[in-house]
Amino acid sequence: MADQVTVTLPDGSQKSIRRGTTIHEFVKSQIGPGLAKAAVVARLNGQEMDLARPLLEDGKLEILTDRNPEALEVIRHDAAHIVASVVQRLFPGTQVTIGPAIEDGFYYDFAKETPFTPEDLERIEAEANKEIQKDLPFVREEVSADEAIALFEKLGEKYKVEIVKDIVARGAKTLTLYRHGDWVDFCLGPHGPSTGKVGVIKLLSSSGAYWRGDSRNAMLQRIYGTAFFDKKALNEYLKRLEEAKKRDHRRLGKELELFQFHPAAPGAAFWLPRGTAIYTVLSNWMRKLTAENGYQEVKTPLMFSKLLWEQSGHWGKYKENMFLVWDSEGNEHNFSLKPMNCPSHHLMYGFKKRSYRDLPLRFSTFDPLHRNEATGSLGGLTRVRQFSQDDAHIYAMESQITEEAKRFVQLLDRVYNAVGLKYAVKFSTRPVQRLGSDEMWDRAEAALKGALDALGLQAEHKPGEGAFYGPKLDFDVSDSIGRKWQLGTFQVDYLAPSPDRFDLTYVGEDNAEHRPVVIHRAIYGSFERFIAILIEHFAGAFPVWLAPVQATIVTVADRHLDYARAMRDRLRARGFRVELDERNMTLNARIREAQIHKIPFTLVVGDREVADKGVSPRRYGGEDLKFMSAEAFEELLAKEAALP
RNA sequence: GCCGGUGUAGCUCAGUCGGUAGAGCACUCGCCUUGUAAGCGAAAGGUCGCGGGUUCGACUCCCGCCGCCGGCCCCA
Repeated sequence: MADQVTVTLPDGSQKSIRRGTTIHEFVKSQIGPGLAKAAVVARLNGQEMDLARPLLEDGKLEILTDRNPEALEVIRHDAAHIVASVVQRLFPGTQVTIGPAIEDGFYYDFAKETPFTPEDLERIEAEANKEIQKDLPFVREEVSADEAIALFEKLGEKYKVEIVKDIVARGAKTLTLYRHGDWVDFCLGPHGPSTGKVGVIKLLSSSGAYWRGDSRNAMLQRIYGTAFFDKKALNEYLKRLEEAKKRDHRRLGKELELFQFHPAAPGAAFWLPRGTAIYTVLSNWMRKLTAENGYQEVKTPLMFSKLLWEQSGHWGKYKENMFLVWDSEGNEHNFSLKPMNCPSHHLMYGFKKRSYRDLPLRFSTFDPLHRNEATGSLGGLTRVRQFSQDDAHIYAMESQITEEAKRFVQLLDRVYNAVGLKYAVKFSTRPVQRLGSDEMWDRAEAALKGALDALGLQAEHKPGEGAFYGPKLDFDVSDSIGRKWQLGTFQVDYLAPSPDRFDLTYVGEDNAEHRPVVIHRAIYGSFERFIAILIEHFAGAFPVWLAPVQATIVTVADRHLDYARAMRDRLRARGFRVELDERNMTLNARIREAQIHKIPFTLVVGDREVADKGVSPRRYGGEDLKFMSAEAFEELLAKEAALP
């Protein structure tokens, strides 16, 4: 019948109802009032929409409740609207811009002369939660572009007018407004049925944010917040944040005495003995892995003449980020510290005539780099001014890209798996502004895609995000509070070998000169960022092979010290990182100390151990391994200290 | 670089109304000689981030700078 629509529910059952019935009515009458009450938003034929929308055609219907993560996103967007309405009431003259739901919450950007103070946030939060109590319905309204523009012009909302005009220019036909109470916003939706569905709103912070993310634009005032269906879930979230703070690498770096910063060198770490131990283990491990994979380690100068940067193109594009060298009289020299290794590797490639038999040629290096990052962006080890990449450049024939990409990803996967890091792959392809022919981009992208497919690896496609000189793969890992950091990268570069740049060639089988492609790649990304992630990942309790101190010896009484010293020296001679706590404290206090420093093994030695030539090891966390001979412990340690 | 917050002993933090600062832990010393997460006691430790200003007097109020933290931009 023409005036009936057939709705298919997730369990496969079908129900017919009069065309034009709202989803909410349908659920209430055909499924049950319980679900109707719990419903937040619907998904009809895969598209989320308000419960108040009418059913106009046959379709598959899902009802999302507070059990669905998608519904949580919807109420966070509701919360953004509520906060915006409260802000405009409390701060007349403030204009609204955008306010999306984001991972773990939402934000809203306002055009306001003065920033929000912490006290402002408290007031806004209190008022926003009152709006929830009022249980105001969210009402959707379709309007024409002219109506929308007229409305927001009347309200003095210049940013909204701009947004509407933009969306119209992009071809949108129906525009939607959402109202709750007497407040209105231009918004695609969907929203929950009413403000009451938002259980609780918590505002977390405020900050400046550029309009449309462009530093040439006006600075807006952003409020970050989150919302949950109930207070319990909010408290759990806040608790999780607290826990995450305990894993923060800056905090653990200090507590475990791994590294430190000093105002004398902002953005450049002092690696303390224990942090250096980790750094060294990681570099030795990577040396081993790269050597096995046909890389050759090289070292190149730290400082180069401007001539090199002009040739590489950095002088034009990257000068702002480079540290230039001056003398004591204040004269600028034509030198700068290197921010990247590639140009010097390219020079090295060009030192002699290369044959196709030499390719792929892989130069790896751990040289320190310096980049003059904006002061406001520095932070911990994840964003620094001096760092070392586990960098390498592969000079290859174009036909070798897929194979090199495969080998690289396999190696990266092995490294990340060994430390238990989960990673997400991004595949960035040709940007609007790019170099080279479309055919070249077709080949390069197909080569990377081929490698991903061959490995069965899922990657998020990022069209337009490739470098202007070639496509790339990026490998992201999250830190303890969920911020994503790029670590590994694999970038194809067609520009560097060109005659305009380094004019790199090889002699082919045909005895003619050809151009190689260059691949820039890193697995750790930088030691600094990788170690930061590892600290948070392990919460400072490193596996034995990575632990800065693998075992610490504590004696029961002073009379056992000679035995303990001999034990320490023997273990050290075998290459283990072992310490002896000779301090005048009780046994318990020294064990506690070892636990706080998260040392994998604490070796207790007393009369019994001296008499029977052994140790009583305790693992970090408290497991007592009981007495074992010195040889048995050395064997255990050797096994767990082996590189993965 | 931009917006906001913040800076007190090695660390974590108190410090009222403007009257030149205090705790716990750590460090040092002494006693204790310990069997699996803090033994007891004593002493010592500060240009209150730096530089100006206001004031009889500034950790405290004002201005500038620097560092750090949360964001924006950018990025390994």
